[in-house]
Amino acid sequence: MGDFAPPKGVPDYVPPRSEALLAVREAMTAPLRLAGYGYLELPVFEDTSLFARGVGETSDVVSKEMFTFTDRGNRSVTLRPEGTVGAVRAVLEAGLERGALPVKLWYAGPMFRYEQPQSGRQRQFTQVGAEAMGTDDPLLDAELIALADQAFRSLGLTQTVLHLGTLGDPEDRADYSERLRAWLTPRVGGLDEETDRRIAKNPLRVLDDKRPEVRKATVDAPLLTEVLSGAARAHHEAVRACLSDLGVPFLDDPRLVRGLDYYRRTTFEFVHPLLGAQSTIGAGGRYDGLSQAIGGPELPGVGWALGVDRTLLALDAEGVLPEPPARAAVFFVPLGVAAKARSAALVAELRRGGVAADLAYGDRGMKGAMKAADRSGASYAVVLGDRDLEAGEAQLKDLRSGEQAAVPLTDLVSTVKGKLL
RNA sequence: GUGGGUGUAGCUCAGCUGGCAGAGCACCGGGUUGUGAUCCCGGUUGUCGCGGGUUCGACCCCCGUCACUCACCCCA
Repeated sequence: MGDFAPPKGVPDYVPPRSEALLAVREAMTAPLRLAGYGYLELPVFEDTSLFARGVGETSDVVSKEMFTFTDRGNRSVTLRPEGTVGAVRAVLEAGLERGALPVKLWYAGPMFRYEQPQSGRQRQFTQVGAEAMGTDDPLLDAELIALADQAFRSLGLTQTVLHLGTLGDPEDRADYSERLRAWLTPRVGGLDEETDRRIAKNPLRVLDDKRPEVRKATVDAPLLTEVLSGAARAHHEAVRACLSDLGVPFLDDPRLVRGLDYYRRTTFEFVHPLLGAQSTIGAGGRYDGLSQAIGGPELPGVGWALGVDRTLLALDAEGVLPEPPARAAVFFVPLGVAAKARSAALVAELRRGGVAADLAYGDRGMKGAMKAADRSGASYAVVLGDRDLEAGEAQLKDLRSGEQAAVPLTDLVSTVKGKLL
């Protein structure tokens, strides 16, 4: 073992789990397509400076978690650690912000962060993302949240909790940071180097510390909502009202902090209580300043990313993993060389007609071939031996009831189709 | 980056005080010369993570190392 293992923190998904992963992706993207979101295919790596400027130099993601390397042309490139920055860049590149607004887009694919792997955290992981740009209408914030909520519900998850918060406008945040810094310094200052650095650079992050002693020391910390400007407050209240109108339950979380620097105003997180340390299965927020941060025009936006791998873990935890799909609807059991050739032809014809069909390979005996039929999940088996070929018929067996009847070979395809379609 | 735990068959794991390498599942075949999912019988799969040490003898004890895993941190 080890000789053929993938790199650290990079998972393989093989059947049947890979089928469940695909089902999760499908469930996440289906609501988006119904809501008019267009598909975005993005590069998996970009110029390093794009992420540095977009995500923020002070964020942990940029400062210590990026897969960065130099290409043969001596350019510094980075495997994308998230999708929003690339999505905004692509929109600006194509000039979509000059067209019909809002621009609503979705994407899906692997993201990369150089972290220590643990449950729910891998170096390569898959996200489905959605972004809406070009308006700061709070209804759009609510719509996106509702679409994520719908995705999780459609998968059968019932225990997911939506946390909703706001980071205010930049002035609110600066104002609040100042206050919080003053409040934190006498209480948790000097605890350790990392905490001191955070108090200095981004005091909001201290509120996210999970260590019990820090938790305890900060329960009474002042809240950002206390200093919210009129406009930001109105936006937040509008989002809350829209969510209620849409029937999406949420939990007000005034301490909700985001790790990426571009967030402002609305922030939210879908948390699953059964997951352990990495329990956020989806998160997002508004990023009205991001476009300008990467050199673009003013362009408000809101979006989210859902963790496909983590959602799969949540399905495990709630015991609602989808059944793997049957690999075939009809399974052929050929006995003899001539019967095998004929079976292969019939299988091909059925497949052309949209029927999932397969057959027993490798000259297996009757018993083994029937076993393979059973395991394929097929509803019907077709037994075809040289004896049947001479009679011009095949034995069609209903694998659930066990009933079996002879069907003329000329009618076999239409008979099978009639039973299945 | 820091700390704890675990490495034995394809998978899940047992292996006593240091004394022949095991079970269940899975897979293949047979019982039924042409019928699965149940049952019975048989069979295949091992560098006990790797390297060294102690010992008459090491899966077991010691040292090192690698991998995996959980947690901190961070985040989807």
